[in-house]
Amino acid sequence: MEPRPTVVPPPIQLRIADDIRMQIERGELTPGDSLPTLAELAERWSCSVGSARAAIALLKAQGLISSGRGKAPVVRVPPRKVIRSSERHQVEKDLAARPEAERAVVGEAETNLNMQISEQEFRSRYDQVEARAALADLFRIEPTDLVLRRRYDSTDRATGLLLSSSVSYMPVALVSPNPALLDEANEPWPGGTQHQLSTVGVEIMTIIDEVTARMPTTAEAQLWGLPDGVPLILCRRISLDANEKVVEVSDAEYPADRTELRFVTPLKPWPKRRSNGGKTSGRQGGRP
Amino acid sequence: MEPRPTVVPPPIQLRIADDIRMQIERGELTPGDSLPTLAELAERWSCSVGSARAAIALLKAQGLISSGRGKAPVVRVPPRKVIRSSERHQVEKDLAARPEAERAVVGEAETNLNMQISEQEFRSRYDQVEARAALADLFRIEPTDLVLRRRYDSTDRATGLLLSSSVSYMPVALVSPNPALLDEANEPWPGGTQHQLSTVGVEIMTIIDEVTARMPTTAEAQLWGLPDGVPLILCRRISLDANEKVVEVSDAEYPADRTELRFVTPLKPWPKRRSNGGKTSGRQGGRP
DNA sequence: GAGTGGTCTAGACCACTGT
DNA sequence: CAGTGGTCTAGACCACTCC
Repeated sequence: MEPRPTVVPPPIQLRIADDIRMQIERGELTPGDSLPTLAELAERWSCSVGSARAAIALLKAQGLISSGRGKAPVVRVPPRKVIRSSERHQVEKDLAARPEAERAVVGEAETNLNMQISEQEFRSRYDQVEARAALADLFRIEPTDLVLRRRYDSTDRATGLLLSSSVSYMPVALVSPNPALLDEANEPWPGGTQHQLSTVGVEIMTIIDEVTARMPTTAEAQLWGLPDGVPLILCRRISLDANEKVVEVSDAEYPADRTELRFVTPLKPWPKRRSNGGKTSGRQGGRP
Repeated sequence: MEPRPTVVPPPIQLRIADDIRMQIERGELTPGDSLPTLAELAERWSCSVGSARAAIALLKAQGLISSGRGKAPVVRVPPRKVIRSSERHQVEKDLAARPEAERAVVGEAETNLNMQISEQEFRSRYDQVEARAALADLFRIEPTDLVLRRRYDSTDRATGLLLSSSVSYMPVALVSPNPALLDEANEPWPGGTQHQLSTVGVEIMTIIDEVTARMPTTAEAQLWGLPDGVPLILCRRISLDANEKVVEVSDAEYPADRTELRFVTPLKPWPKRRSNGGKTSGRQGGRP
């Protein structure tokens, strides 16, 4: 009944895994190094090969090592991270107000750094679906109202793996004044979504990014070519106009091992009269 | 040599796991439901118990189910997410410019919603350490220069589990004009970091949040009480003054299943003369 | 071909959950 | 107490890598 603090030694798998993890943290094993083979581990710890394998599996699930048939497990080399910055929001807005010639030049391309555009295969698919509860709520429309769904993804021509993937939703009623917006044949649209919306009189004034993460399913891990133990970062972007009305919602996914999202928040200056350039005012309050 | 497209049936573990995952996605199994026992699965798929267990282990690593000794695995119930919004940055800045009486009231407390303050145990530890390469780079100081390291965490008194955890760094040279800032006994400081910095003449004008995610180590999962298959969200916050000088760096971790980070980006309006309220200008460009 | 890890089996023991 | 999943063992077979 009472939570007995019995001193049970942790399972052998954990002890092995922990030992290896500490070797990595201490730098005795560096990225790229090979680990001992399962048989060696089993002998060194006088346990079965199965237990050694379980230890390795744990480290794989934590994203620390990679392994495959025929060769010893390897300390994973963290890939260089691609930075996706929220400053792009303003850049795209500015671009939308420029003349067409300029917009056409600064194409979509740059959204995917680190790789030649010619090595990527882009796809965009448009269709119209019912808003359903969640989206209807955001757009303040009826659940049965139609939204334009635009799915974008690009894959690496060489490997067939996903490089980026996102879905965007806009109420059909909002964009239908310009029928060109409903046709995927017009992709890639020079100037991007913000310019598209400008053609129906919409100016985006605020963008909200909602970020979380989860593990990929087996299928997702395969599509992205994700090693074990790498989470997916989920980012929902909500665009508002001057009246705080939601005009676009977009969901994007990023592999966490090669992605860093960057958000820049400018702060308003303090009111003028408080110059406060002085040295110190000392401790000014605190617990009563 | 040639990549032979042999049609090998996927391993049993994967077929079982996939079947269960699809049942969850179709709604035939809803959060809280119990799964078949290992023995049942083994019989239904005519495989060994070990393979059934491997399937369950995979689903656990994907964060879809929970299991423990003595009872059948259960479809995981996603916890309600705590929203952490970047709008707090401005709120804290405004607060720092208010008189002390006001600052004292609107204490730190609210940073941890969803729980009485009395149920939490706060800890703050200050020390001074060498900047090392990474931080020295950011602060543009020497690697051997000292930085003030402030570690904050709060734990649930009842369960002993971590509720929040962060570390903050500031160059000692920057804050030392006000010695009160070097002493952890002055925590919690009414008005927070932004007010603390104001006492040495620093006004933060820009905050950059860098977000990524990774799987927790075994120890981290235990500290936070994380179930298997839940990533940690990492957020590094860099604060700049009016000269774009880095004045503070802080690293925070959040359990991904309970956390949503929200970033609000206000956009500058288009130049006046372009009213563009009109209907449509049609398709205006595109691929040459 | 020798050695590797991945899959799978069968069975033992233990810790924990329910009734 | 019976039944459950967690740990661990020992061994078979296969796919793959490297020499």
